[in-house]
Amino acid sequence: MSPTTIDLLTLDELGTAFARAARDLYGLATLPPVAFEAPRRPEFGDIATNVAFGLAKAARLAPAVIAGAIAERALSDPRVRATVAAATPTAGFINLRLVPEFWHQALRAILTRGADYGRGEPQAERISLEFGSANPTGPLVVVQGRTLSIGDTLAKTLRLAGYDVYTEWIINDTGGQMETLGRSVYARYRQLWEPDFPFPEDGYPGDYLVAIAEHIRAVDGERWRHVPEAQCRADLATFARDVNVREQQAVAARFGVTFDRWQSEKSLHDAGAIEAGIARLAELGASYEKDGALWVRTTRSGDDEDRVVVRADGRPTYFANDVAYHYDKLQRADRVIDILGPDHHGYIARLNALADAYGRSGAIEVLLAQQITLKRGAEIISMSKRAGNIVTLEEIIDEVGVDAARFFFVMLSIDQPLTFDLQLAKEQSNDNPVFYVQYGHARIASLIRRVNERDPALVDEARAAGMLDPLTGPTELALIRRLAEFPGVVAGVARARAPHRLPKYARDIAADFHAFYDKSPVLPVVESDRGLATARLALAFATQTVLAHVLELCGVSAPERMDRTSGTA
RNA sequence: GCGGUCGUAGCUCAAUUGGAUAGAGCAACAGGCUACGAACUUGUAGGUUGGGGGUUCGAGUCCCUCCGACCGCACCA
Repeated sequence: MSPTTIDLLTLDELGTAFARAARDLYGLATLPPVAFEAPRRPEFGDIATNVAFGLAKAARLAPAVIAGAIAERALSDPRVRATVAAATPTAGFINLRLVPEFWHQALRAILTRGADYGRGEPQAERISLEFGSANPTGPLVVVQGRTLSIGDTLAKTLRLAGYDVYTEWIINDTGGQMETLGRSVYARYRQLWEPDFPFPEDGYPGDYLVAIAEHIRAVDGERWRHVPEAQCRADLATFARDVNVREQQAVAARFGVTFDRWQSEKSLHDAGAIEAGIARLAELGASYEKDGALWVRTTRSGDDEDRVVVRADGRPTYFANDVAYHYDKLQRADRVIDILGPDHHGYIARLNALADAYGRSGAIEVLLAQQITLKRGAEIISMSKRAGNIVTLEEIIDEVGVDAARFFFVMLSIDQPLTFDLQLAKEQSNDNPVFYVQYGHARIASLIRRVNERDPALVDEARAAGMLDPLTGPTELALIRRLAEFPGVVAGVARARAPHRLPKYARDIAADFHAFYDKSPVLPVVESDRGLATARLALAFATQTVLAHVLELCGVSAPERMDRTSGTA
């Protein structure tokens, strides 16, 4: 073992060294935060920090001057000099080129920690994350595909980052829409015998309710046929709700998403949660009576107008559900995150108002997923539940596959409206980024298989990460650098609630691996340079570990082989 | 009308939250396999970040104002 590896600093220690230098130079009371990021251009160096910019105003000096001074002072430490091959302050940034041994040490850490690599320190914060939620009146549609993908990936990444995350889905099974559902099902049921039986104006169109009506006929026969609607509507609605929820759960599961809790609003009602939440608001002086109704002072938190929670006749409004559910969640979690669809942005103010009222300002965080436009080639598919021409999530899965759909949905930033071209996703399946990434993983698996056939001992040696010094090529070091970003990527995704960075990161890993694969052969050098072959295979192992982990976070499979003929959707 | 979100390469999207010469993929063009899977790789081209003002060392990002797209604006859910 080379003695130089012992003297090297870790990335954290390096950051601390630069922070100390800044503190001492400018008489700061505390250490300034020093974060390293990849420089804009690779020729600038391996890592860079912009710490000088943050100090410029207070020090009344140009960032470039500060950067130069900090770099010089930090380099007076012999351990920093041992780790840093070159420091070049430019335009206020401090660019650092690190010695190859630093990267070998980073690679060794990946191989040692395996699937645990990238895990953050346990955080004290408990997070309730609600997403995907849909009305139990029909099948899941494309927007749920988006929120399910984003929510599941965010949940997994938050857990990896060290948070205690609890995922929830709310079933909207109270109020007028259940009544509408009941009337719609009743009409469909009657139409099985009387095709001219009138369908309600505001009923839910779509063939799925016909299927449910047929289902009821299969179970109950003509039992409801001569029962007045008013007497059986609620039963029919409940039956339809259960069928819909079961199907929603099945599709979500097929999509790779499960929840810690499926919360029925009706059961919240039955358990007295509405009364509890409302009573607490009253205690806190956040509500008042006017015209016989009970209002919540949401305008105090920026809402356009105060909101009614209980009508004059005593029936709770829909907002009462939000009150009950969020009061419940706030008691179970430090932070409540809701991922909502695009038509819910009016709720943000009133949800903030609830957090304020309960003395937990800022504890409710709303992530709004923007709209999705579906296209099939040049044709825009207008999806209107009213018109009944919906494209279900299940149809999208059937058409492009779970992996492609999830990768695509996670890939896009949540607050960007987007266009999803089904035709393109299907036709270009071979050029789809997800296949590119999966191919990278399969290629590594194949490489390991081939080396194992030739020389099983070498595979064991690579896995044990003995001598990594032979890794000196630019593409090799670039790949290690990329893999070493993983803990930072995880922390960043968790902090910024930005899961869309993961697919891009996966693509970057795959691209760096493919370049490495082209440049750094393993099998052909097994006899001529066994040490080099071993070190390269070790790098392939580490790549596989990180790549598989990123794909797992995205809900995408990491295949050992890919079959060209069946690889297309 | 009021409020909100958003306009980035031909197309689909990034830009780590105010930092370096705005980056990727697809599409286009030109190269690379008798070494491990060519579903790969190397390169070229493509931009007044919707328009115009402002704030400061520095703006795609912040403020104002137009233009355009979408979403909300119930004692519906």
